[in-house]
Amino acid sequence: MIKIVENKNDTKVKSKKTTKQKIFEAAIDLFAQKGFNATSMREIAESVGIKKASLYSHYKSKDEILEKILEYPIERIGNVGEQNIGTEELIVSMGLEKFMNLAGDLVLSWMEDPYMEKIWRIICIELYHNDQIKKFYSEFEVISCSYWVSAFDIMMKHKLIKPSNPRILASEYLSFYGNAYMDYFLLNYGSTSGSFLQEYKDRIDQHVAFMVDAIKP
Amino acid sequence: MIKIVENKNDTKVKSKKTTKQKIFEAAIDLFAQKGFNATSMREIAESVGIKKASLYSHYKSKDEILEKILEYPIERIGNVGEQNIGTEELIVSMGLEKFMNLAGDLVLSWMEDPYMEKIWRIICIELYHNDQIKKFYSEFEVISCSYWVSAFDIMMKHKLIKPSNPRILASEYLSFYGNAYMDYFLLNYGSTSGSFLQEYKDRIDQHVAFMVDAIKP
DNA sequence: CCTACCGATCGGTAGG
DNA sequence: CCTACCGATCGGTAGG
Repeated sequence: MIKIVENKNDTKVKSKKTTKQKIFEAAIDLFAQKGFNATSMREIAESVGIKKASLYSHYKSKDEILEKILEYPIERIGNVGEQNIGTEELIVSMGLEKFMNLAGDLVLSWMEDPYMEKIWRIICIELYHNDQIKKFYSEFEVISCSYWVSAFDIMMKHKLIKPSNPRILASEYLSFYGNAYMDYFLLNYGSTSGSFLQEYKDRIDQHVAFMVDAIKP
Repeated sequence: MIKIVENKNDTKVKSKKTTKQKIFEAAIDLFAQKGFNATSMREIAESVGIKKASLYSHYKSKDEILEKILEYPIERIGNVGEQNIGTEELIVSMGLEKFMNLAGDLVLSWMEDPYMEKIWRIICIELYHNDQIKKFYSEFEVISCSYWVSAFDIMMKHKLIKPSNPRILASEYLSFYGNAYMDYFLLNYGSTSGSFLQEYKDRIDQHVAFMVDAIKP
């Protein structure tokens, strides 16, 4: 079942943050601005207002900070694969167009959390070099792809779309998002005051409309 | 007019390479393997068989080496914009399907040059951080996009495709390539013995077939 | 949470 | 094309 998960531990409304939380947030900000390798432990410490050596009382290493950052989206997004249960009923009850739009909105909702946009930026930036990040992204891609292959399969079974290859449809559907992410996070990030949501809402709607038109019976 | 440019100065068949050429090639290899920042001048020198200080007799700095590497695809690909002349005649004479396939093959032909695949890898890897590379890629994207917007515009004028928004069609058409490049060069590069061509030939054909089916009248 | 330090490595230069 | 060096910076640690 697709649902938008609420952020339970809303640490940001608390006025008193622990030093560990401050380090976590400073690291997200700096990694998103400059990348993981280009950010030094000194800079993180300065941003928090302590000395570099003190960081090691809270995190074993620079890599451990990244590790903890990457755990956030895993908890936040949850296992998309598990959401398969209920998809068939959802598709049948909503119909092609409504379902496609809902799914597009789900992708966007992941970005409403201010941490998530920064973490996606970190992922895009360091995708090439950091094995932790590579593994995370690869798994995310596999899960997304298999979800959509089965979704298109269901649609085909119920004759909501033309007969075709679900794998190709999933590739066509998801390529747009992959490309849009890379475009935004690698080329445009920081150059606009807006967010991914604001910048790409129209284009996502156009993409969904194009796909619906291309695959409807 | 779209045409496949031959590699004129085929430096690789020469048995005697200058040290400058050896440095150039060693740098391409290392940057493609590890990235620009992660490759040291020491490593380049070792790979050539000289000492680090000697590199500076041939190149002013590490940045200058990258600069020269990025000049290669500019000469190799040429200005795609200039090739606009003749596109209309080509489209009308070939028809939708043939033209779309030819264009897909052109993209692939850029990869047949062994330097080009490595240079694309360098571009993908360092896109986030290096302003030289960012500028190169952004310009490439703008040129590609405007070429395809005008191509779809021409097709529409001649009623070879359904009435729709050429800009959206260009985005849908090109997203696949952008995503495929990132996928191959960031996630799969080095893990297979094959090349981009070998790995993606089938998927490109499927993409072109999907697009043709989606936009034909 | 600090001061003070470690070895390693970086791009680049002086001078021959 | 070399040896020998430069200052800067890195992640991390000892010891309090």
